[in-house]
Amino acid sequence: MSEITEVENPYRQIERATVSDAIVDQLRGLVAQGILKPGDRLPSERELCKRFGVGRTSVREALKPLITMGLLEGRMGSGTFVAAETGQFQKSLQWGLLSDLKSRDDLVETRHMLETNAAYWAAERAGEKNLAVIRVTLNGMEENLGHPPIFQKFDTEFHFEIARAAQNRMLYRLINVIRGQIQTWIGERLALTPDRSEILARTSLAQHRDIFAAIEAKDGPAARAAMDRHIQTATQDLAK
Amino acid sequence: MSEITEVENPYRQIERATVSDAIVDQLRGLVAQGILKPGDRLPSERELCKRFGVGRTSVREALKPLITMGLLEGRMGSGTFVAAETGQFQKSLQWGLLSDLKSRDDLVETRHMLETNAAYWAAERAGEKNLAVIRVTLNGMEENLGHPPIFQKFDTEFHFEIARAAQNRMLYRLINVIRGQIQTWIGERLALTPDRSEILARTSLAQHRDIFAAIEAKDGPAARAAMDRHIQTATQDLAK
DNA sequence: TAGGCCAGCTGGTCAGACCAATTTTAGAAA
DNA sequence: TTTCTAAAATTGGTCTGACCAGCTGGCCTA
Repeated sequence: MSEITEVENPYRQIERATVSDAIVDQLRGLVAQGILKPGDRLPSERELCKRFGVGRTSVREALKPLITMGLLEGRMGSGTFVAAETGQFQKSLQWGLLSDLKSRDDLVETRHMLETNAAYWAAERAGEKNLAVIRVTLNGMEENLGHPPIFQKFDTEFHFEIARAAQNRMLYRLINVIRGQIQTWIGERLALTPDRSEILARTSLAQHRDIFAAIEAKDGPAARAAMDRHIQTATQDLAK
Repeated sequence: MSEITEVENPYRQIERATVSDAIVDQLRGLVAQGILKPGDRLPSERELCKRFGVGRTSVREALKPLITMGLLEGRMGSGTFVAAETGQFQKSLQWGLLSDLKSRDDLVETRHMLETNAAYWAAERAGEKNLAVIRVTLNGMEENLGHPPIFQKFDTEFHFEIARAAQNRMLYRLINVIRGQIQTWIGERLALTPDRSEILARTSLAQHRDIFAAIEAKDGPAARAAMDRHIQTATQDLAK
């Protein structure tokens, strides 16, 4: 009976196997299309049940994966919200990439590759706006040579902004994830040797300036080389 | 009032907020530790309820995200299984990386970066076993110059094996995901111009040989350069 | 022995209830 | 009237028990 329709449209979308998966797709689409924006509150679960015409189990089983992956955020007693843009889908990346974080070397190596390339592309593509932000982070570092936590914050921002300036969203996300993981080690390191932290910071700042100079000069290879030196130094410091 | 306890043990592990999240962690751990191997069947949901001492809702809400991410696989009427190694966690990466696949350029660019570096490291680290597998794929390509689908299969294997030879799991995973996405375009491309496909295949094979020669010679920079040329050619072909 | 059928598993869904965190509201105190 | 507080309503989190729809395996028939 339905064969006729199928002939009319042989590529007819197959029916979703499960109800909850169908809901997942719908919700994901709503977020992707911007109908649901970060921070928005979804209708309550009971309300969604009525709208979708399904049981609460199905609604919850659809929400659960989206929450686990970081697209949504459930707040007990308050509601379910679309997660803030920051870190959106970061979790799912972490799940995939860091599921067995057995190898620090892999992480460090991958980071090196990603960031040197980011520096190269940043030099090729950075806009005046990007450069301005990077300048701010440099100043921030300079003014906080003696305050490791704050220094580190500007340090991180510096690298994020370069990743952003590279204008490659995928690269940006990857760097975010890996840097987030490495960040903790850096913190531990600085805490271990507070006396040497200012020396390390000065070296670090000088290298950051080199990187920025190359990017400002739109010299891709030089930026890559400068970033290469910087990360090698940083990695060696961490390894001790 | 709780300050005192916090002082006593500031690093105290916080309690899992929700029951289902705790179960997710446990199951993830079991898989990560290899206690649950790919293909294994989990106890039935009812059984898990008893073992964990929780309701079926919690068990199901824990399984659901793991299934959505591709770590587990639910077969109605049969049971829940640990997904095959292939594609494990691939889904979660795809969710994170390709959630907005707006930019093919990002994908191509990132692929270029990943694969050139993989070639470099493969040259530095490939074992005799890796080289042997790569040889097989080269032979497979040569024998199937006139059979695009089969040729493409060996082509893909060639690149996967190089990624494997690079001995960096994270890099390997990333290449897998991105290549999977690009694969479809390659197929379309070959289908579009079947007459030229053999010419393209010959060029491709020659470049693959160059890459392999450099890897065999343990010449990292040469391998990177050869891969660079290859991907540039391939990208240009795809772009037409 | 070969084939088919049925009972018993399993995951998928639903409904209703209760808990705990949160928000809202209504009332009491100023 | 304004402000503070406590109760009520709302919301996500969990449990229970029930039913459906595939799958499995063994039993029974031909």
